[in-house]
Amino acid sequence: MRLFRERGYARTTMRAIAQEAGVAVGNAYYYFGSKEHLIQEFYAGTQHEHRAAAAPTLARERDFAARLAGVLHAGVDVLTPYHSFAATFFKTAAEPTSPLSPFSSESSEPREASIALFREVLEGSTARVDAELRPALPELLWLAYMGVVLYWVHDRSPAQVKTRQLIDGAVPLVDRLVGLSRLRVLRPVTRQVITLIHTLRH
Amino acid sequence: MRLFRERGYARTTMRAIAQEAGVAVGNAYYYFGSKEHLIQEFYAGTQHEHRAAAAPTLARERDFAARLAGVLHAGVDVLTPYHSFAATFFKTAAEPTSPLSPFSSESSEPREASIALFREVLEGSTARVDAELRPALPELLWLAYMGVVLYWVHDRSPAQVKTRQLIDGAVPLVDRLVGLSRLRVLRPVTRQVITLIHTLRH
DNA sequence: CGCCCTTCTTGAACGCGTTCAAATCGAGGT
DNA sequence: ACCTCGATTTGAACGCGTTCAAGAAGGGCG
Repeated sequence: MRLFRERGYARTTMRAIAQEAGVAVGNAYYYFGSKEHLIQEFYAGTQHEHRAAAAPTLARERDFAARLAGVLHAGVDVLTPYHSFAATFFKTAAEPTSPLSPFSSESSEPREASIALFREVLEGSTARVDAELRPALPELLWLAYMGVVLYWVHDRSPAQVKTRQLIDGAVPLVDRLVGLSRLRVLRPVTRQVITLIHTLRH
Repeated sequence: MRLFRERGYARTTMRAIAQEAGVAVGNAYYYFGSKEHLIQEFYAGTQHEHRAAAAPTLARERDFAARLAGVLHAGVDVLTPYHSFAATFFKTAAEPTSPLSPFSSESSEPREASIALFREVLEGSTARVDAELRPALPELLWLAYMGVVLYWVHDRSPAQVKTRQLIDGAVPLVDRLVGLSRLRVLRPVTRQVITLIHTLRH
């Protein structure tokens, strides 16, 4: 039954999944509460793969921008084989009540894991960040990643090359903004961003 | 049949809609290509309402922040009666191939209309904006609005008061960023943002 | 008037995700 | 060997969005 999951991903219906596994439809539901749980497993899998795929870059690079780019590109690398799958996945995740929604309480563990990855980007880097912003930055980076994924899902260019370009364009911008966050002129902005993050949280 | 649409909104199934209107299910499909088209009509309706609800503020205020806050709050005002409906709507809109997706080519007209509203926020205001950023700013403001709507959909606080707080927190931040955009130190940032917007577009 | 065409209406049926009562299987105990 | 219990399996059925062949009604033309 372990193989049940891997084989199912290429299919889109529970009936096809059940048929592929040589069982009845009801049996598929016995092992997985729903199709959504199947997708959830898939999601958790890609999270782990993302961390693994990002590890070489994180071990090698100290520069914040390089680390961030590495992690973002790794994320897209991991997701790419499933692009044809993405629309379905995204639609499911978009349900505000879905445990798959990036913003749901059920997703807090995967979300925290993802945010932790971005925390690692930051902590292993030489970036100098405003002291107040620093704890909030991983979450902001995660939100940026969510934006990238959103774009990726909609990206119809060959091999989602546009998403790659977006990353390559966004990383230097984020890098620069992070660098500027300690600037005296921008301290009120930094403060406001932090306040906003707190609003978002509670 | 004109009333068909209004009555249908409170229901969630085509069967209930058809029953409510005293016709057969197939007949509902005769008049509307799909449930999605029904939702599309609803969406177009809220767009018009948004513009109307924002008009007093736009007529009265010259201050950029006040105008922006007025438009954002008006948007939430218009959507509020439908919050119980929002999850369904949002899930439909999240389908990348859906004509309802804010990012789809089919939605270009409603999107342009919405962006035009934010352009009006800008043009009727006293804000001084970087000359290069100015043409791109309405779209950025629209994206911010999309973020607010995203938050609103997920907001379970009473009367979505959290979303109101988010707006009240975000507006001064946007205002300040817009004001800073002409700063010499930030010109590279401004340039990068504009480049990024172009990446997003093509 | 009859025929043809267009428009509108119907309801059974399709595939989807899901449910659940009934049946089967296997292990342990007497 | 039989019984009990828990685990596993089954497939019909449910509601959902949607489709579509067939039927009904109305209008125009010969």
